Amino acid sequence: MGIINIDENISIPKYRQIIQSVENGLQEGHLKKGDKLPSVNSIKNRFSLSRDTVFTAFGELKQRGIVEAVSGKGYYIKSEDIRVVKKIFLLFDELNTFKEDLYNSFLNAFDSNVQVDIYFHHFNKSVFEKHINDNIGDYNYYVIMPANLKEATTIIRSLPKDKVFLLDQTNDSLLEFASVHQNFEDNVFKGLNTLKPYLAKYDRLVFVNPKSIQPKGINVGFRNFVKSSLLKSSEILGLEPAVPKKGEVYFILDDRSLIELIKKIQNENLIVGSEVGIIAYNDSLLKEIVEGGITTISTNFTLMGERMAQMILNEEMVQVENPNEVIIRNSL
Amino acid sequence: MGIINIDENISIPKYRQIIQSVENGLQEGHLKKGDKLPSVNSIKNRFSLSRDTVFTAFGELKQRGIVEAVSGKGYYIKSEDIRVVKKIFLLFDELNTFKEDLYNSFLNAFDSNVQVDIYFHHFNKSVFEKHINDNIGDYNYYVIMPANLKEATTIIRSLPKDKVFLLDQTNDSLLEFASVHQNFEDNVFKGLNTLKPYLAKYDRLVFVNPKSIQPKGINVGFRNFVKSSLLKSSEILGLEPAVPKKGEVYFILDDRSLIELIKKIQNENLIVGSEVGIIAYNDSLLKEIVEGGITTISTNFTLMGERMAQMILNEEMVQVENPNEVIIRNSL
DNA sequence: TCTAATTTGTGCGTATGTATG
DNA sequence: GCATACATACGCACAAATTAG
Repeated sequence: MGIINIDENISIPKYRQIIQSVENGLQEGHLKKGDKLPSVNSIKNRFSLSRDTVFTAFGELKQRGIVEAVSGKGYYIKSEDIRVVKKIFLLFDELNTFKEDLYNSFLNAFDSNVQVDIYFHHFNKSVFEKHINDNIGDYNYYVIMPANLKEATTIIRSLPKDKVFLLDQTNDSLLEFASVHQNFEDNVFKGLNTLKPYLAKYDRLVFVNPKSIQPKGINVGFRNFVKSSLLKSSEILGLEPAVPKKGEVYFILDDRSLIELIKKIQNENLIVGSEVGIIAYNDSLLKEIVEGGITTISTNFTLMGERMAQMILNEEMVQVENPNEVIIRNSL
Repeated sequence: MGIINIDENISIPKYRQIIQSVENGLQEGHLKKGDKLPSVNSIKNRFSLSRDTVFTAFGELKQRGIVEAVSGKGYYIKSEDIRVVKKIFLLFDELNTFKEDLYNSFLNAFDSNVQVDIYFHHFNKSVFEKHINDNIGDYNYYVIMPANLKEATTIIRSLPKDKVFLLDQTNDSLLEFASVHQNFEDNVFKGLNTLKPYLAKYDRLVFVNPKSIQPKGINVGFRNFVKSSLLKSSEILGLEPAVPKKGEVYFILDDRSLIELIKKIQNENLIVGSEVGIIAYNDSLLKEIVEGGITTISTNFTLMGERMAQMILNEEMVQVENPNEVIIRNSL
């Protein structure tokens, strides 16, 4: 396989394919400054093109300063410094507050010749599949939140493995792909263990888990902790029927439920941090000050975005657990 | 029998038959992503049609994202998913908390055969321009946040006027386009006026306006109110140097600054709602409960999304001011 | 030094296809 | 239905620089 490569049948114009071939050669180091490119005629003959087609391509490369033409001799690489816009495909599950830090820190890690396009699958298998299928071959890197979609693995396998990076969640069938993910089970288990001394004053741990779309590792971690700690516990799907009672400590996942819970606690004239406890998953702005601060078990989303960007820039194909933090505040 | 098939005698319009032919080809697997369609001219000649007839068909397929037009080459299959019948281009300024309600309520108003693609311009003119130029002709509707970009008007004018809907902000040079927008000047002025009785106990109104990217109507509204109310006031760009003092009431725009302010107030051992007042722009979850509730002047983003969706579904080309709300809570 | 082969550079014509009005 | 513009691709002719025999 030579430097130049052309496929007759695809939608990309031939002269563009020649340009891309040279760009690729430079990016992968096969071409260096001073190297001679194949002659116009040889390219023309090899791929049965018109001379003009090759000239259009070399002309653009010349105009961009990448290539230098020496009359009677040939074309030579003049500069290895090419400005190719890299495109990144970013597939999120849903838009919510946590994504803000993650997205912004990811974006800020790149300079202006990187283009990031964002898509959302809303935990819907066919939307997930469509976004991926429609964009195969259009991007340099694919950053994907598989969430807890069962069919994710087979769909993702249709992408080039060395261009795929998983975000936030991964699972046993996705181990072949690079990732920056949370270890939910471990985070919850260890997080709750860290908080164990603070839990002594409460006599029941209540887990509010409203959405089936939450990573199941959270449930597993919670149950493991309960088993090992011998604490009395219960799990509820929603808060509507619940009435907070003295001695209860709540482990809660989303902000909407948190607000509901706090309102209910206020209605019952109970005091957060002494009579009723709160532990929230995922740190966010509001937890810093609500009720004097809410204790959180949380991954650092800013770090997650930065680490992912770094992995892409260095093409590190590894699985990384994103660091987890327990922030102890007034609510326990 | 080729891919395209037309029967002169049946009642289905010819351009529809072309579309159906492609849909059939995809459904039966004869057509795959990347395949080239017969050229417009060849179809025209083979079935003695007008070029326009073929264009109408290919144009619809292009807007639905099924087909991609490559200038000088031909039409190629881009997506095998024929369920999508309408595509909406959604250009936001930045991803933040407020966009969550707006985006979700907008999305929920459509059924599953409508595809909404979201883009962000980050208040950057060239990013704004690129997203629009790259997607001309690819969508049925264009929903755009022009924010306060001066050059927005000329860029948007390259889109078909009857397919453009502006979101959140508009201005005098954009009056030709349909919109659901805030009247920032009015909202702030009237909002502060509504709150006037509560301001009597404070002796200075402090406006914290950290970002130059904020709509300037907010500043104008604030200044007009100050002029008419004869209140003592000051404007600061950031909170860092500020030390809250008894008798001050703060008008604050973003959540990050709000949290900072509350921490400073707590440091000074001042009581929110009596010694120091807070008014925030834009209501959000955290304002419901922080410090017993923060008074807000805010538009209803859920309504904004619903109204925009409704305008698109009915193709109402009108300018609508989104309703504004003043929510009085403990902080005044 | 001459010559033939190779290569870039330039100009013009033609065909096909998309894009716009 | 028609006209016009623009992009891609191919073919041919001729000029000028370089290199090798």
